[in-house]
Formats: sequence, C-alpha cells, structure tokens
Amino acid sequence: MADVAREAGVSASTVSRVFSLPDTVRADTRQRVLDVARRLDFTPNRLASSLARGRTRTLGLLVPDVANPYYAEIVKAVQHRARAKDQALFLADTGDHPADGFALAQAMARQTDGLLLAGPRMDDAMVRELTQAGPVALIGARFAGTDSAYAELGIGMRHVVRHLAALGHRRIVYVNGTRTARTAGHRQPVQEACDEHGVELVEQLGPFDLTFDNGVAAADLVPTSGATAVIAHNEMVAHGVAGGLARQGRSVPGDFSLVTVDDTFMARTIYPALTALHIPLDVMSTRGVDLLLQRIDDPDGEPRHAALPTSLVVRASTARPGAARP
Amino acid sequence: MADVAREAGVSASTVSRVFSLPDTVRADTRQRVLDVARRLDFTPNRLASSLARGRTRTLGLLVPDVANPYYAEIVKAVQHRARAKDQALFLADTGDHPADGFALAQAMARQTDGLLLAGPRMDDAMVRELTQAGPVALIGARFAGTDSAYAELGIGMRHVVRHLAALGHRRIVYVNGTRTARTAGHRQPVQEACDEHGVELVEQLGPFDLTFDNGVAAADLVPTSGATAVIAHNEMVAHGVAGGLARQGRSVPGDFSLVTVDDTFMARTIYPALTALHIPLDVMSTRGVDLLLQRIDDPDGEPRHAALPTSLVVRASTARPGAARP
DNA sequence: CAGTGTTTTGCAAGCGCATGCAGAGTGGCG
DNA sequence: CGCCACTCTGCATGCGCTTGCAAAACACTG
Repeated sequence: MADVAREAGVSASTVSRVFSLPDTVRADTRQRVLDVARRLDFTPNRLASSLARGRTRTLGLLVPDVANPYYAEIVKAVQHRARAKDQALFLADTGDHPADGFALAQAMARQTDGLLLAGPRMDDAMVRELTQAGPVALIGARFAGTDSAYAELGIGMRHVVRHLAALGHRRIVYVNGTRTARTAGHRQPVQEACDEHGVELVEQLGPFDLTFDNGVAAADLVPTSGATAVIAHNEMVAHGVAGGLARQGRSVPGDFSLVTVDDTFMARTIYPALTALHIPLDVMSTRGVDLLLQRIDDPDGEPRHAALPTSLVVRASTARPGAARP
Repeated sequence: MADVAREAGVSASTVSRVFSLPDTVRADTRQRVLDVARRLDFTPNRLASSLARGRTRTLGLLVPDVANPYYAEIVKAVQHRARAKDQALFLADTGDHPADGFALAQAMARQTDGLLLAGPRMDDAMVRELTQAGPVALIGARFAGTDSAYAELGIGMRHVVRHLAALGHRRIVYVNGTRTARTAGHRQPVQEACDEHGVELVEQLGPFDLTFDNGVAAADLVPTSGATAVIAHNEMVAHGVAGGLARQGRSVPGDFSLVTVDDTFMARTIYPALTALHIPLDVMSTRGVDLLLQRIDDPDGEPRHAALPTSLVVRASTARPGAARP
C-alpha cells in the first residue's frame, strides 16, 4: 500500500480510502490511485483490514451433514448469497453430536461476524448462549429469541394430506423420527388435516433417525397397516420407503402412494419421481443470510422471523389407491 | 492479552508465547498464565495472529457444485481433515464457468494459506498460474505440475469391464460426456479392456454434461444398441439411465445391467442398488489436504501425486444378460 | 564464588490497514 | 480580493498478536 501511495504521489491514507470509502476522495485522485494499484497488482489485505475495522466480512455456516442433499443445497445457496454480499464463508460440518456443534460454533464465532446455523442439533440453551455471544441466524428452524428463516411446514402438511385425501386415500402412514418438541409441531397439523378429511392416520414415529435404512425398515410395516399412502418426513427416509417397497415387489404408486417432505434434486432422480412438499431451500437460505447481515448491522433489534411458504409438487408417486400400475 | 499479562504478572510477550510456543515458557509461569486466561475468558485473536505471522491457518476449497453428492462428500471429508489439522475452511462453489472459478480462486488465495481445487473446471493454464501464485492441491484430478490426489480410474475401468464380461455381456454401452483431453484418459482403458475380453464397445460420448436428464436421454438409445449392459461415467448420469430404462418398462438388471462410476450414498438409495466403481472420496480428500499442508510447509518441493486405488462394489444392478427379473 | 552456558522473559518494532482530527485546497460570494 | 464553508488529504495512532534481540535469571562447573 505504501508503494502504491508513493507511486501515485499520495499518502497511504488516501490509498486506503480509495478502497474502503471511495467517494471521500476526489475522482481524479481516485483514478490515479486505482491505475497505479492495478499496475502494481495491489489489492488491500483483507486480514489487516479486518483487524483494523473489527469486521471480518466473513460468515460462518454450521450444518449437521454436508453430504445430505438437504444441507448441501442450503450450503450452496448460502454460499452464493454470501458471495453476492461480498462475504466469505467458513463452513463446518458438525455431525450429530450437539456438544461438538456447540464448541465448534463458539470457536467459529470469534473468527466471523456472525453465525448461520442450519437445522441445529443443539438444544435451546446452547442456541440462546450463542445468540447472546454474537449475531446468529437459524436456517430451517425457529427459535423465538433468534433470527430464523424456516418453512411453514404446518400449512404444507395440510396440503399433502388434502392431496392424498382428494385422490381417495382413507388411511395414511406417516413416517417421522423421534418424538421431540421440535418434530411435534409438524405432527399436529397432519393429525388435524386427517381428522378434517376423514382420513385415518397411522403414525410411525420411531425412536430412529430419518435415514434411508430406517425408511426401508418402515416400508416393511406399510403393507400390514392397511394404509394406501405413505408420507415420509424427509427425503432420505422417503427413498428408503420407496426402495423397501420395490424390494417387496410393490409398486409406487400402483400399490401405495408416497409423498416426501423435502424436495431436493433427489426427488427426481428416482423412478417414479416423488410427489413432494417443496421446501424453498434457496430462498430460506438467502433469507437466513440476509437476516444475519441485518443483525450484524443492528445487533439490538427485535428478533425477526421469516416463515416461508412450502408448495406441493405433484409428480408420479401419488395416484388413486388401486390405480393400475403405470 | 494485556489484561492477562498484567493479572499474571508477566509481559504480553510471555502470554503470547504461552499460546503459540508453549514450551519456551517455564511450566509454572505457563500454568499461571493459563489460569488467568481461563478466568478472564481470554483466547488469542486468530485474526491478529494471522496478520502478525503471515499464516492464516485457513484453507480454501473450491468445488463446481456442492449440491452434487460427489462434491458434497469431498467437502465433508476435507472439512473434517482440515479441522483435525486445526485449519479453518473457506468454501466456494464455483459453478461451471471456468473464468468465475479462476477469479474466485485468486480472491480466495489471498485469504488463505492454500487452495484445494476439487474437479476444477479451469484449464491447465489457470491451474498453473494459481500454482505459481501459492500453494495449491488438486482433488480428483491430476496435473503434472501441481500436487494432486486422484483415483486410478484406468485400472478401475478394466475391472468394471472384466466384471461385465465375466457375467457374459458381449456388447456394452459406455456413457461419457464431452470428449476432452481430461476424459479421454478414461476411455482408452475401457476400450482396451473390451478388446481384451472380446467385448464390443458402443461409445455414447455426447457433447453433453453428465446430468440426470442426459442419462434419461441416453437410456432411450440403449435398447436399440444391441448392448446388454451400460457403464455410466458418473452417478448422476447413471441414475438418469436407470430412471430412463424404468420409464421404458425395462428392468435392471433383468434387461440391462448397469454400472456406475462414483459411489456415493446415492448408489444405494436406488432400487436396485447400483454396482459401482468405488472412488475413495474420503481418503482422496484427506490426502489432498495433507498434500496441501505439506506444500505450505515446503513451498519448493517436487510436486507430489497420490494415485488412489478404486474398487468394484458389486451390488444388485448387474447380472447375467437375460437373467430372470429379480 | 567467579565464570560460562542455558533457559526465561521483556522490550520494541513490526504485520497492513482504518480513521479521528487538523491542516491544506477549492469554490462561492460580497 | 478577502473571507467563509466545504471538500480533500495527510499525520499519527491503534487493531491484537508475534518475534528478533538482549537482558535477566538460573544451573553448573572448577
């Protein structure tokens, strides 16, 4: 920077201002500095700038599992939004262990301007503590005291049930994971919608994670349930159910209709393509980044929440019960 | 840091050394400092440290598409290895455009100690330029002048062909993307292996990307090709072929056997599970990180290359031609 | 106990940039 | 032409930590 200053016949301060506060320096001076800078291939050292300003222009993103397409798409969207806002992105894959995630988050908090937590596995107290320590925004989850961008699953689940009921299904299996406070909020609307449409609900709430293998296992219980349709609460488990049914020689949607919640590219890489409750991961992620950025600029505003609408995307995995095989 | 120093009755230098060069300070002094530090909840500011040292302890990872499970798994593995080595990780999703990737890489290079390029879309000149500018390691690609960790696809492809030949297939379709220098290296061994086993090879080298949709399109041409087996050069296109065949009412492996190159979790979320040439993404990624770290420590060594063995994982999508439907 | 060789510790000078404050320029007006 | 109100620019200091160099402390000799 000193070199540029000398070469351009100005002081280092001016050079600095050319890059950080361009309009405080006269146009011709600015141009001269920029020319010299280009010639000398100079760009301000972001590190030094961060140190001096106390702003890193870096965001941290924590996800439980990058390899899961749901989170991978969030990562992708967050990355793009961050870049558009001229922020760098630190990524951490926390795994399922809450304590690890918390420790990681704390470490990361001190190297970034703010943290994005996607589907955090932490408990409320941890999230609260992080929120008090610095800017935090949640993606795909809602906490009262923390900025969050999440999908309106309740309404969406109603649409799913209505769709199945309209096709004539009268008994539905709902595959969801461990019964916790966080998932409970999604079960209720399913139940209500079923009641409303005169549909019987067979809940299959395992003490298990929503993995492919557990989906296969769940599929084994479907034929004896008397149901004609299955709602899977995430895509992994949905593929498991699909695979399990196929293994049994059952047809989707011939023998059973199948709907998944989550709608990444995987819903279309399977045959038949899955009818899905689409969660707008990209706008959710984008909003999350924006909320965080706002929070960074204004640390003491009221927490803001962005509830995003879901949409039902009807594909080939749902049909009238007993319909001919496709 | 000054506070800690005062409180512990030592100078700031000593506190600094406690954290960066622990064994240059006497045990009891060190302990006293650590105690005070804990009490005051002090941790060295990594930014300031980076600035002073000229080392960021941060690596940059560039991938063309995080949402693609192949890259997602690389990201995950790299992340874990980096963490184990106490390095933070910057992530950038470059998309398919080479120029963007290059610009991004350059920007990132100046905020990190080194760059990891996974399946770079850049041309050789760009990679060379980056390599000259700073530490770089490639993951899943090989460049002579740059450290690289990649899979021995040539040998693997031979195993694939041998497997199919052993099952009795005499005519095979090979679906690969645009004919470029980089993919050419993989086609030759397939051809050779086919010649060796008396198998006819029908190449289907499109001017297309290896996407799901192109796989579906490719599947349309399979039945008329007279072949009984298909090798897909990546997982996306393999799923497309599988979906396309299913849509035509063909059975895998009843009517056609199918082998995919790449073996992420997706190879098992489809029914039937795909026989795959397994690429050890995690060790490949780990080696990539290690190579980069070595390069950072020793900027002027000879470039090193880690060629990793692939393995054929036989699952349900391959069988003798004309075998009964499963 | 002086003398010598080793640790330990402190001092001071950076690392590269940002920014409050004050002085230098610039333009406008009477 | 003098004066005022702005706009630009430079000086000096600070961000929080690292590290070469030298002084201080300590451990061993003979």
